[in-house]
Amino acid sequence: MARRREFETEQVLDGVMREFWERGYRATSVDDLVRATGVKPGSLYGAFPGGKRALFIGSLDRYSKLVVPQKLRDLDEPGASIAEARGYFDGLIEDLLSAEGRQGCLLVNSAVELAAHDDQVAAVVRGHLARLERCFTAALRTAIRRKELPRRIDPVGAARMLVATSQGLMVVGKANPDEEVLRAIVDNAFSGLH
Amino acid sequence: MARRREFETEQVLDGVMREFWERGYRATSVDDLVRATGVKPGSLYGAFPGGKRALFIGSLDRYSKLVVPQKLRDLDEPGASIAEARGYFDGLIEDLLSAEGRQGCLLVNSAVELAAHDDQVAAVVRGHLARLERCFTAALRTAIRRKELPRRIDPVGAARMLVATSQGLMVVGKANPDEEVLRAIVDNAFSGLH
DNA sequence: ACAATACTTGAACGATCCCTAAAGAAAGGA
DNA sequence: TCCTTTCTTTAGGGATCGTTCAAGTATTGT
Repeated sequence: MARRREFETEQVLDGVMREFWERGYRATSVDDLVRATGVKPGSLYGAFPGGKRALFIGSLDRYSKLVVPQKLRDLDEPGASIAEARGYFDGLIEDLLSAEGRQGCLLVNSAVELAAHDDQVAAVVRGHLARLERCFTAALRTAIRRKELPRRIDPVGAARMLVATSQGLMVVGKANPDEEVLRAIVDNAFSGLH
Repeated sequence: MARRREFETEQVLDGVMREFWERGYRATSVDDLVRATGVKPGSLYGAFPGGKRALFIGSLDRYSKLVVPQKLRDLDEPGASIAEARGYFDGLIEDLLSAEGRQGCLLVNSAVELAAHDDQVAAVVRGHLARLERCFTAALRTAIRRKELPRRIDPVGAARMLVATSQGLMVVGKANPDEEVLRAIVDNAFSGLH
C-alpha cells in the first residue's frame, strides 16, 4: 500500500529520552533530538504527533517502564527485604558517581523542573513515587516479619522517609558527587531503622 | 555630573529572583524579567552587566543571603538543638503546602536544572548544602550534649542525612504536596535518631 | 507497469530568544 | 545657562525556537 517507516519508534524514543534525561526539557531543542536520533523534523512530527511535549511525555513513560524496573529489579522481588532496599541505594550512589549517571533520575529532574506548573508531569512523577513507596513498604514488612527490623517500625512511614531520602540523595549527588557524603546519607537513614 | 538611576538594584534583583524561583532559569525569559521589574532591557543590561546569566547568579547569591537566613533563623542560633532542627522541617512543610511555596527552594531547583552542566551554579549549591550541614551538625551536637539524643549518634553523618531529607522533602512536595506524606517523611527521619 | 499511499527530506514559517545600538531625558558641574 | 555624563526608552538585530509544508522517494496492491 505505501512506503514503510525507516526507523524503529521505540529506538528513536530511547534516544529522545536520553537527551531529555541529560539536559532537561527546556534545555533540549528539537534540533538536539534530530541530531541525536538522525530522524528529520518532518518524520519526527509524523511519528510522534504532539511534537516536543508529546516526545517528552513519551520519554517519561518509557523511562518508567524501562529504566526504573531495571533499577528496582532486586527490590521488586517478592522476597526483597532490607538488604535489597540498601542495594537500591547502593546502585543510586554508584550511578551518581559515574560519568554517565551525573544526570540523576529523569523523573526527579522532571518533578523539579516542571511538576509545579504541569499537572500531567506531576501525575507521572506521583505514580513513580507511589511505586517506590510500595516497593519499600513491602521490603520493610518482610524485614519486620523476618525480625531483621523491630516491630515498632511503621513500614509505610519509613518507606516514605526512604523515598524522600532517595530523592534527596540525587539532588545532593548532582551538586556534590562525593562518595563519603552520599554513603553517610544512606548509612544514617538506615541506621535509624534499627 | 549625570542622571541618577531611577530604581533600586536590590529591589529589582528581588523581583528577578522571584521570577527565577517561580519558573526556573531557562523557562524565564528576559521579557519576563522586564515585565516583573518594570525595568526596560537597556536599563537592565546597564545595571547588571553579564545579562540573563549574571542576573541568575546574582539571584542565587541574594537568595542565599536573604531567604535562606530567614528560614534558618532559629536553627542558626548558638543554642539550637533538635527542636529547632525539627522546626526547620516544619517550616519547609508549611511552605510546600502553601500556594506561594509550591516552587520549593531556588537552590534545589537550580541544582537539579543546572548543577550537572554548570560548575558555578554547582559551587553555589554546594555552599548552601555545606551551610545546612553545619547548622544541623551543631544542633545535633547540642542535643547530644544535653542528652536529648544518645551519644552513639554521629552528628556529621546524621546531619548529612537530614540535609538529604530536606532536599528530598522538596522534591516530593513539588509532585505531591500532601501533608500526611510530608509529615511521615520528617517524623521517620527524626524518629531514627532516638 | 501504474496508481495510491505513506514515508523522508529540506526549506522555511512566524514567534520568541537574548542582547545592543541609537536617540531622548534628566541631573550635576562649570 | 549650557555642557557633560549617565540614565531611560525604543526599536530592532541576529540567532534559535517549535512547527509545518511542499516536493521527492519508496513501497504496496492491482
